Amino acid sequence: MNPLEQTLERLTARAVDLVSRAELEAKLKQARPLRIKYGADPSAPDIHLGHVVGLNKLREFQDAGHTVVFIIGDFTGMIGDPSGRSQTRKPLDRAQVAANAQSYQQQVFKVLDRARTEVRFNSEWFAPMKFEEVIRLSAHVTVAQLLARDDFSKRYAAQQPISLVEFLYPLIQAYDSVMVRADVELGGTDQLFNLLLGRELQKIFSQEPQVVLTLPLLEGLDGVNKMSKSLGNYIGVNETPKDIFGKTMSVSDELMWRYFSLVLCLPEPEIAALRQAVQSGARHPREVKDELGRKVVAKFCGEAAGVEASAEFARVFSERQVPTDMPEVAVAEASLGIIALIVKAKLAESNGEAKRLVQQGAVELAGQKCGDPRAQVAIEDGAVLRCGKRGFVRLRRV
RNA sequence: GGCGGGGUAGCGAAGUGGUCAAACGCAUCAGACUGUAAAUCUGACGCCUCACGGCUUCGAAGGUUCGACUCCUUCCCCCGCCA
Repeated sequence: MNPLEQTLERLTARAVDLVSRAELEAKLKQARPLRIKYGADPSAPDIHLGHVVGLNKLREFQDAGHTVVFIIGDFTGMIGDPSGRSQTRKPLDRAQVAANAQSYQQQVFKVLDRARTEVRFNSEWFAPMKFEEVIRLSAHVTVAQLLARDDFSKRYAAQQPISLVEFLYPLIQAYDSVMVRADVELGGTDQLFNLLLGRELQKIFSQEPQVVLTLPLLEGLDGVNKMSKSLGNYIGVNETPKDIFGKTMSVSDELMWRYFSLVLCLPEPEIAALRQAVQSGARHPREVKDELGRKVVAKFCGEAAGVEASAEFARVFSERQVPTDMPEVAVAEASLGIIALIVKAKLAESNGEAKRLVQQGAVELAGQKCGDPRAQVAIEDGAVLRCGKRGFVRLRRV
């Protein structure tokens, strides 16, 4: 393989759709930094591993010398966007958008190379746009074209609502491509239609159409749905090492290979080898997943944090010992009902819930199991109250 | 403007006068087991109460009734179709 082929190979790894390989090759041959576009929605400022799938790919482009154009959709964010899930995203005000954009960048640069990233806000071109121009722009797209998009046609057929804003949205995104003169645009497979529309619009504006590359959608912690904030099945890059590790360990054995591939970018042959090792019994799945967890933590928080999170996890869950760090709760009383104590420690939201935990045998105080909801317990300074697998609190007499 | 459908617990969704704090599924939580916050199994899952029991919930407000999520009135909101 010559160097160009190698690059092409690397840049298209893990891709689902590629339109088109020949065009990408031609662009790479131009031997200039290509402009790789990536759009972000500032209404949900938590970057999670689902986003990382795309960010990883962007980083690979950067490492090959190309420029990432990171577009923050502040303009659209302020309008609000009814998403495909028929949930309406709330419009944000200026200050929120600015704060979210800031937070976005802080997180994104855990993966991207800042020096090769151009950050743009789409209000730059949309805010001054006249309505007349909007109409002109929309004249380039037909309803039939839009209905070709899978989720639109399904919803239309099912007599589900589709707002006009949603129809406009692909157009808005496509126009971004025109404005930044994108050479390549990346997105999840669910973005294919929008990305392709970018090509159409660029042609209308006499630009060379962008290459479109889609990546798989990473399944979230439930193992079924794609990782998303609204479903709460995500691992955020800004979470603590402890949580990143713990959540990674809760990924099912079956799914963990996807994480090796899409989050860690481990090459396919290596994944196959790991899989084989597990299948043959040479390696234990728990141990392999532990390695995954360490590496995921290391990617966002550093090597040492990964090792530590792993050790802490083993201590708490395998050996059933108390964690090294836990929140402290100040208690003035010399003794309290166990229920009241649990609620005070915020380990349960209501007395009923606390009682249930006690009755289910989930509660331990200073290593002593406590199964009687009526028990009065003495408060000793430094004693550890445990509720279930994950709830720990250290008591402080004051 | 006309016609129709709908608003029930975190979500989805039953329920059409009492046996409804409300089926079922998902999510969540706990226990057992383990290899782990995998898988599987069991249980819990409005609030107060050790408990008996009580209290507040089914878009909102009124009304009918011994009794309403269920019937009536008005209002608010959402959706589709036809104009």
